[in-house]
Parts: sequence; structure tokens; C-alpha cells
Amino acid sequence: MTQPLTSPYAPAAANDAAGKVTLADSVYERMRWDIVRGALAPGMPLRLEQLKARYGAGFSPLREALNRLQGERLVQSLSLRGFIVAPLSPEEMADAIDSRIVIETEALRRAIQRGDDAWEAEILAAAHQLSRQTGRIAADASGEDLDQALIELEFRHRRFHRALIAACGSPRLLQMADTLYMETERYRVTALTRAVTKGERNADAEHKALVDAVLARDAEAAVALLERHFRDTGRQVAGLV
Amino acid sequence: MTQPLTSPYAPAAANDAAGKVTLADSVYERMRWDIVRGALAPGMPLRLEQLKARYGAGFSPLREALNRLQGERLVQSLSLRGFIVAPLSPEEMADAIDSRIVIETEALRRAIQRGDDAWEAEILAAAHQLSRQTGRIAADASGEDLDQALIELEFRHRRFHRALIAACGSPRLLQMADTLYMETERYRVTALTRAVTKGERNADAEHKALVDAVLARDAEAAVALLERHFRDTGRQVAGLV
DNA sequence: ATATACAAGATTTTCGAAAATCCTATTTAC
DNA sequence: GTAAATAGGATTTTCGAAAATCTTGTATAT
Repeated sequence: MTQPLTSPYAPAAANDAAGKVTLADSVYERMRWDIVRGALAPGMPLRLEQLKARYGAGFSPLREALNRLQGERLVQSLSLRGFIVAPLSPEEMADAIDSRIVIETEALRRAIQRGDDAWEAEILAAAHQLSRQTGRIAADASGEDLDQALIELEFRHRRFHRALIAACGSPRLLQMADTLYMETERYRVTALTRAVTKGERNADAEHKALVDAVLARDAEAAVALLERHFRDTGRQVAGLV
Repeated sequence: MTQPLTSPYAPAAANDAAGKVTLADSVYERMRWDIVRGALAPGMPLRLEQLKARYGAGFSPLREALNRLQGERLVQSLSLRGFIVAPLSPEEMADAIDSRIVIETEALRRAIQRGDDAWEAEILAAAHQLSRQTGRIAADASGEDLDQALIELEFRHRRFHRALIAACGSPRLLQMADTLYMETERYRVTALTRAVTKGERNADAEHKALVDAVLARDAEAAVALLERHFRDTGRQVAGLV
């Protein structure tokens, strides 16, 4: 449960050795998180000199991180002109959500067919923790701790959706889902604060319905709910832009 | 039409600027091709000193290329212990083919719905060129030119399958399809020579049936044929291992 | 005999400087 | 006045050396 609150993600392309050891690994994670949460603004040029100061690393680890991030579509490389934070746009968001539906509905079908007790238990545990955190934030939306509380919320939200499909049996589907999750997360981050603190939408109810359908092994219902959940979030975010 | 025969692939993550200019780009492409065709054996450790000699580049561009390749699952990074060529295994092949079916059948459905005249024309052109090359190789399977002829075949095969889904309208589905194509290509390469030169299987007929279904805009039939095509190839490759 | 500690060599990772390239502003030519 | 040429500065890209880490083999202790 002790999670580094500054970066709620597990490494997308898990390194074999124990934990992150190299500077490049660390820069990669910190930078990914900075992009997802918008600390590095979309479209912003990433000057090496500036990154060097920000992350306290030389050119090599920075470049290493940048190249990995490029593979996840979080940064774009302009040959001979450096890197920029991947821009956001309604078209890109729509494609990311569409693709996420393709991947995750298939993964969910497989998980429902193959999942065991441990899978069910993890879903319930994750759903509970997510629900608790949502309630906590809605209750007292104070300024100081809010940021940390939202980060924790994001971590639990991530864990819940990962738990749903974890038993799908396909490393590739899971990896693609991870990448797409992060991409769509960039769009959600802005909208998240408002939605949760002001109770503009009750995603909690949607999550609960999803859990019920999944545990009943009703693949069609679960897939329909998941797809609707994604599309609703997309519409909500689009409405804020 | 003038294609560098040593590397039939377009860059997976297309760089914005004109053509490849940096050393890292060039190393990346050459190395990717070397891995796909097996010149760098699966599981083989990639020692920097050795790569430096092979590609005539310093540590920086090599590392850059390695990191990008990692994102496409063509190499694996062992933290603090360098890189290895991603190993091949029946399990990985099955997952790659399965995932490819998920992505490409969806993309094909969309392309059939949205494709215009240019899309149809490109499919016919690609299918024709592929068929011609297949016949050419089956006719005179001489030793010297065979390698180059097979590379050309691979290039045309790639172009055909890309053409089918090109009109799907989703950059992400196309990129994922590209990545998975390369992964599965690693398994086909070994089997390809034997299959084509000995006429053990007539993929040409499968391709033709696919084109017919697609141009008739019969999505269900086309998707079924594509899925069967992928699975058959998988079985054939598995049979040779 | 087995296990632990240590040293030597190999390899990766990181750094900062040097080279190459791009961008911008100014000048020059027409 | 407009366009091409050019110089200066900024930035990326590449290199090779230095630092850090891992691996292997040998010696020492139990």
C-alpha cells in the first residue's frame, strides 16, 4: 500500500531487474508523470538544457527517457529539432478512447471467461478502495491535501480498471491498454478535479454496475457498460474543453 | 517504387522532418531489420562494443535505437545489464497473432465502411504486385537473387496488408498493427522461404479471396478470411518449429 | 567440502565537450 | 521593395572518457 505518491504508475515496459536503478529509468517515470498531469504542457518544446536542470541528469539519461516516451505517444520527436510534449486535440482524444474500447472490451471478455477467485477478489478490493477515496474527496475538498488526494484517487482508479482485465491472459493487450490508459488520462486530469469535487457525475455508480456484471460473468452487459463508461467520460471531458 | 531493398519498412513512428537524417534513426532502422530477419538472433545479448563495430556509431545513437526498439518489443532491456534481442516462443507467437487479429479485424471493418476509390485502387495494385512476386519466386528459386527476391516479397506483402486497413481512420490502430506486423514477421521469416519456394501453401489464393470480399464490402466475410489467414500462417510456422 | 569475501576484468551507464544542424536577424543584390 | 545570402547564436546530436555496476574466478574461513 505504500506507494510513491508522486508517480502512481507501474512501469509500462517493466524492466527485468529489481526496481528502478538507473537514472534514465527514474527520469523516464518522473517525466511521464509530469506529462500526464500536465506539469509539462501539451505541445511544449522540451529543451535539453531545461530538462537537465529540472531532472538533474545529463543528456544521455534524458534522451533515453525521451525516446521511450515517444513510443508511448507522450512526446513527439522532430528530427534534428528535438522533442515536444505530444499535443492534445479532440481528434486525438476520440481516437484514443475508441482504441481503448477496442482493446479493453476484448480483454474484458477474455478475463470474464478465464478469471479465477483471486481476480474477483482483486476487483472487489480495488473497487472498494476507489469508492472510499471518491467519497473522501467529495466530503472535504480542501485545497492543500486535495492534490495528494486526487493523485491517490488516480492511482486507485488506475488499479480498478487494470484489475478488471488483468486475467485476460494476453501480455500485449494489457500493455496496449496501459499505454492507452495513460494517453486518455491526460485528457481526464483536467476534468477530474471539477467532476469529483463538484459531484457533476457519479462514476462510482458506473463502476459498481460494472463490478456486478463482471462478477455475474455477463460478458455482454459488462462490455456494454465499459464502453459506455469510456464514452461518457470522453463526452464529459470534451464538454469542458 | 525505388525502395531501399535492405529495409522494406516505413518508419513505425514516423519522424516529422524530411527523411531520416540522424545517425540514431539510421541505426534504429537497420537494427530493426536485422532483428526481424534474424541476423541478430533471438535472445542474443546486444553488447554495445559489438554494435558499435557493426553499425559504426557511438554509444549515444545505439542506446537511442535500442530504447525505441524496446517499445516495439523487439529488444528487451535488463536494467544495468544491457539489452538482448527479444526471444521467440510459441506462447509469444500465439499472443502476437491473437492481438493482431483483434486489431486488424476491427481496422478492416472500419476501412470497409469508410474506404474510397483510392483505397480500393491501392489494394488492387498491392495485391497484383504481391501476386507477381510470388509467381516469380516460385518459378526460378535460384540461390543468389533469392534473398533479394524474398526481401522484395516481404515488402510487397507488407504493403498489401497495410493497404487493406489503411482507410480505417485510426492512427492508433494502424500503429499497433504495424508493431504487431513486425513481431509476427519475425516468426514468418524462417518459414517464408520454404513455403514460397516449395509451394507448400497457396497464400496467394487467400489474398485474392480477401480482396474480393473487401471490394464487395462484405465485412463479415472479409474479417473471417483475414482471421483465418492469420491463424493458418501461425499454424504453418508452428509446424516448422 | 561448502560457503563467503574479495579482486580483476568486462560492461553498462553517465557525463560534458565537440561537431553538426537549425533558426533568426541582418545585410546585400536585384 | 523583395528576395536571396550570410553570419551569429541557440540547440540538437554524437563522441569518447570516466564512473558505476555487474560477473567471474580465486582465495580464505568455517
